Amino acid sequence: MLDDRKLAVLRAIVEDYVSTNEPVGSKALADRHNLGVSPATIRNDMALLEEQGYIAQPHTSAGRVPTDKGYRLFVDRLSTIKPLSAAERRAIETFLANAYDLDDVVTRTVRLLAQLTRQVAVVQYPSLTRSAVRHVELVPIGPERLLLVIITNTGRVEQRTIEIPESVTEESIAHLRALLNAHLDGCWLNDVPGVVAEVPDRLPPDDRPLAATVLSVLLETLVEKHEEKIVIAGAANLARADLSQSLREVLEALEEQVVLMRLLGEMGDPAGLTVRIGTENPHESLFTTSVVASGYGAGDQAVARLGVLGPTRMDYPGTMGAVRAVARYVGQILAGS
Amino acid sequence: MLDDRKLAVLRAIVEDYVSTNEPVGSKALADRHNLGVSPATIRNDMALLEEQGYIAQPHTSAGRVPTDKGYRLFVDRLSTIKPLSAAERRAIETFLANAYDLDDVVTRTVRLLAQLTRQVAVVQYPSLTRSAVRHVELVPIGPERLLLVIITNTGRVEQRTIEIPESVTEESIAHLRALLNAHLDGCWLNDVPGVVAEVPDRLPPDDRPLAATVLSVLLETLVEKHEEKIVIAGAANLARADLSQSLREVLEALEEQVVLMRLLGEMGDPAGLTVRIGTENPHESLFTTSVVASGYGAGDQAVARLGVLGPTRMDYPGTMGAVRAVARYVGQILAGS
DNA sequence: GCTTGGCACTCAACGTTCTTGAGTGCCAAG
DNA sequence: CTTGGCACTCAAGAACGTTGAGTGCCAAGC
Repeated sequence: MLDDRKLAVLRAIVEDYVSTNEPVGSKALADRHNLGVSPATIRNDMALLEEQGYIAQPHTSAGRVPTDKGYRLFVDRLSTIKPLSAAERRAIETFLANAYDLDDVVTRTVRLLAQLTRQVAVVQYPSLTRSAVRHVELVPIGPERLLLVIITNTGRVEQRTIEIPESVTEESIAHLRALLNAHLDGCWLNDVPGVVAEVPDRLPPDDRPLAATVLSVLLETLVEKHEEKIVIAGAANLARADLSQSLREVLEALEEQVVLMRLLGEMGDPAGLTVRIGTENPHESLFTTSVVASGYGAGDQAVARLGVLGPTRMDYPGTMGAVRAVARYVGQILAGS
Repeated sequence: MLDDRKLAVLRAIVEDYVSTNEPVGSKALADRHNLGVSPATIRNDMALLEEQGYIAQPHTSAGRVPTDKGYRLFVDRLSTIKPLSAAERRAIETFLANAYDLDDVVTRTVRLLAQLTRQVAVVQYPSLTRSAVRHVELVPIGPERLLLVIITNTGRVEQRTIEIPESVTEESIAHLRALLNAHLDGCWLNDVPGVVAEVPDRLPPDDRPLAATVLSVLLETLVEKHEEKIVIAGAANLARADLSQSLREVLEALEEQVVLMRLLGEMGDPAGLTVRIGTENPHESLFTTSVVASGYGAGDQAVARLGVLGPTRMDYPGTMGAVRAVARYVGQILAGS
């Protein structure tokens, strides 16, 4: 159906359009890529590619522009992920290696990605469920308030305040703290609900109401309130890439946590690279944008996702290379801490 | 120099220009505001206002537009801060009251401000220096790693990982933890350096290297690494207000922590409202924008700042009202926790 | 049967010209 | 000091023509 030359033409169109941002015509193609055939032949091929929906003309007597379907074919079959240069790799390494904190790792990662790809970067915090409890702390911060702090082995720290009756003694709190740590230390977050259920029985009856309150908040924090945090950077890059849709719509979409979650969350292969092009996106405001995302995490299991968002007219091979490289390095950093 | 009528004309020009975004002419002014004089008279006044630099014409045969100096006069002498409607107050209250976390308070505040003012909101985390230590925790999270968690009375939680020699025992850590808490509990952050200096002397000599490491990180975290966190929201609102300068520059400036810090940090009156108009801003990219900011904090002492940024052509009375109201409510929330 | 040069055709982009009308400054009269 | 009158200016928009990149089709060539 599509012989090699037609695929080569499609590839050339995508590459030229991405770099010039202007519809590409048959003559320009023949000049810039040595396809070994004349413009007239290319025109015939282009007519066919258009008929099949891979490219389109903005108007008669203009050059061709790839469609979402065209980009899809390009990404799937016509391009190879471009590895980063040695210099870029080194830059990533040193930039990330100096992070001293989970927060810091995430912040640096998102900035790095934005700078590297010159697009909007999105990084999700490592998810809670795949990690284990390292420590639970209860700190009184006032007569009727308790601060619950949960520390996980991925270095994440969760905190919540809890309202308690004034009558609760320091002792009761210490008791509960010790018991919680004894039971939960090293416990996978998935298993926490089961383990925690037994705790109240081991306490003197007077302390059980307190335990119930604390445990419910704890469960809420770890399990239900799964509200994964997501950070973005490089929004300014959107302004450069003039999207056909109003920039505002895209910015608005990016400010909604829910949209961001779906953006990263619903991508297919959890470990490898996923690319979502134009109308493949879950939200209408993002129909003129593409997303390149990847899972990342300590060791080999993916614990969260990161990626970049840009105009559908983006440098896929380069972007995919950058995203993949950053995901790997962040994984290494996380595994090391 | 400027009689009452001329001031009234300036006020009318600012109001009209803000609401229409078009240069305002003498006839339109006479129609919409009943100033009791004819367009010709207004023209004379306008000529004078222009001569003094309060207004300008984009080109001959166009209406007048306020200059930065004009806005300044308007803000200082011609406008009164517009209080929020009862409904708006209630909305703020309920929206903020449901926050369960310092993070949550800040996040909700910044979103609220952005929505209320339809502009870009900026909120600085409550500063460390004005708060007191509530608790210090040391948690081993691996053979050669320690997690230092500092909890303050404003509910802020700081964390850092520390590399330690493998030889350190659980006991030494427990010792140090106890000592730190004994000395630092309730200690104002300003006083921490002095207090902390005495700690090593009270430990057995073997534990002093560990103590030194931990203390240096602790000091760094609290004092030197003053890196206040700032969050922003409502960047999409910038796209609506068409700034004469490229939107991109402004977005870029807003992504730089340093610029944001200066934006809020260098404002005059720490407690009250501050307005910075156009070229009064510290960064060239923000010369077409204005900032309305206020200090906020638990009780009466300001611990941090918040504000909004928008085009110089903004509704100052309304924005100032919203910023003031939000600052007050956040203060109440913080004082209550 | 594919490829190619030739050729007529299309149409967005751009430049030119003209018109319109909001807005101004100035002046002389009230 | 205020006001109506008046000539003047100039951005914005409409109308029109020109240009040129790009197309589709066809008949000739390999």
